[in-house]
Amino acid sequence: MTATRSTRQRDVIAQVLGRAPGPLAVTEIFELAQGDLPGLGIATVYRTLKLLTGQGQIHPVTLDGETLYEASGKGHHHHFSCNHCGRVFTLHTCPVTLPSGTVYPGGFVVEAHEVTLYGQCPDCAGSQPG
Amino acid sequence: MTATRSTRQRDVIAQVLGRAPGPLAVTEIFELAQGDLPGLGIATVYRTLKLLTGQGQIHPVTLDGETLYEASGKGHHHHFSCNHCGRVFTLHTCPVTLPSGTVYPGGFVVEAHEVTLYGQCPDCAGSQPG
DNA sequence: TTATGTGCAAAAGCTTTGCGTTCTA
DNA sequence: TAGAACGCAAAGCTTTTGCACATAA
Repeated sequence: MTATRSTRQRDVIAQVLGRAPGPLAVTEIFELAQGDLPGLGIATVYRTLKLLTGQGQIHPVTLDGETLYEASGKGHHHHFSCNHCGRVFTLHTCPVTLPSGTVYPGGFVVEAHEVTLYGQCPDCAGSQPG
Repeated sequence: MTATRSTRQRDVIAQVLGRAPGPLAVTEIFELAQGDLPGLGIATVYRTLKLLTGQGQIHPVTLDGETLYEASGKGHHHHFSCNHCGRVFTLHTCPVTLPSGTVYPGGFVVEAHEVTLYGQCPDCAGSQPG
């Protein structure tokens, strides 16, 4: 079978995602991880992201055409993308109630949902009102 | 200034998007448009999609890591992605009520929202129940 | 006519893969 | 010490750009 080893690279990448306030782009993960582990290669980042995704430890989120990654196991949540600074935040409240099995008009059986809100994050809303 | 001409290529691409039941991938647009206009080049498709997007006639939707395009002006709507056949449909009902200006816990000012539902489309729900 | 738009092919980005070396277990 | 994982560089894709020719106005 396939043995999966624990390496410094994997730990660092998992930690970077674990302490992020929201999903991160591959480039961001790469740069942050290099801060903890100079010499890290981008190929390792891609390989590790794929591995961790396969293991369910993290998962991809596509926003505005970019693929971001975030740690799993943070419960049901959604995202807020700031139209001003571009940062993406994790929201722990959910604006919809759609139990699995809900049947939508037209006969669409809902199993899951994804919501993204766009607007001004607290920082941007405070500094440039109006 | 910049004059924008009407060409057969642009008409065909706009028509393809206009009659689609949901957003399409660049490759799909390319193939469908070639059916109407053999010889069409992929570069023209990309250029036209960018042009139409800039004009607001169409807009990109990113789903499952892929960038799809759909015609604008179809009113407020969302998408349903079938977990079985992979097709994406347009839904004309909205499961959330978030007037622009709604302030979310944490101080996030909501200006817009995007919802994607995942599950079984009518065709797939009917043919393989359980 | 003229300069916008097109197709082709080269270039540019991003992601994956091959391979010799390093390091976990 | 065996083979999983790494870093580097080459290869693959998708998207963009350069250019000469075609075409809308």
